[in-house]
Amino acid sequence: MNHSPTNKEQVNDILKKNQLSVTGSRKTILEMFLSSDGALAHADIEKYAAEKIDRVTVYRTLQSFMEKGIIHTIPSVDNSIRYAVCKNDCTEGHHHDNHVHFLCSECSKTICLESVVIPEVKLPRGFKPFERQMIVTGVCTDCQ
Amino acid sequence: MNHSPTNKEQVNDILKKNQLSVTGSRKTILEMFLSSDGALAHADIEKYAAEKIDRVTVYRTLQSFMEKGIIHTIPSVDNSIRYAVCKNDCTEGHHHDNHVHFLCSECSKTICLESVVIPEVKLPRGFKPFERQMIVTGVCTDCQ
DNA sequence: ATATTTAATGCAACAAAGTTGCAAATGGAT
DNA sequence: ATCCATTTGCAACTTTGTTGCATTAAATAT
Repeated sequence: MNHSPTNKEQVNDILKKNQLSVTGSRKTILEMFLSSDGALAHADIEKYAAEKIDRVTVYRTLQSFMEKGIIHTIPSVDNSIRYAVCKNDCTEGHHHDNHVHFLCSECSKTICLESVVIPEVKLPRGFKPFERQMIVTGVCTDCQ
Repeated sequence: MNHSPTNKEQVNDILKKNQLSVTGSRKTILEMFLSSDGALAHADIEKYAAEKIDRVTVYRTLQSFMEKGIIHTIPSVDNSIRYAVCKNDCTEGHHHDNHVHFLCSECSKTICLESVVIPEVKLPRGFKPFERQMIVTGVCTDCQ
């Protein structure tokens, strides 16, 4: 987690660009996402911002970030939703997230591999694809 | 949901093969999986078997089926774990699940596309892949 | 700068999902 | 039929997520 000055500037831009009022909690949470090297679960945010941001606010902030397309969810095999910032052109509503997600089994970080595009697959007759998600589990760069 | 006589026979075999005692709840739940055309969430099982099987028993049954490799989890974007029977050679512990999962946005069923193998992807330097998961969202055969 | 309006926050109370310990019931073996 | 091991159901609990409402803070207009 690295709080560079650039992030603080970005935070304001992103919020305003999405017509969200710039509040303390939103800044804190968005900064977390920008400075994090992996995806974040609700619990991560609560823990980090302990005694600062109410549980309910975290839920509502994540929800509005989702609606605006600032963050996206990453599928998981366990029961925890993880979120990451959208680095592509995610407009409100329609959201493209065509990159592979990597889940490290050592540090259990989830990393967006922006450069790795999910390959297309040929489906059996009658199945009309709309969106595809891919998670690769393994060992990440830091954990080798 | 279609309870063919074949399923009832299979249920016994599968349980015994995995050294699990053949109990009422296990039979009911395993039958559900065999006769279901899609994956099942914990809630589905509870609802279907309402007033028959205790919540806790459902949790524990799913857990032991997982450990034995009888069922596997399917990644999801929302917060619900879904399970499906392993039709491949899933041995205890190590579990291979190399097929694509299809999630219908109409009926929200999750279907194992056993015939569609998840393609390999080339990862950036330093990432060692171990397992991959793929979910395709769209419209299924029944919902066209 | 200050007042006004609008939206976001925190609190409380609740609902849902998942976990744990333990006594009673059931299955498998003798 | 009897015994032992396992499984089940119940109760109590923790964790996670939701909703309504009064308070507070941010954005806009004055």
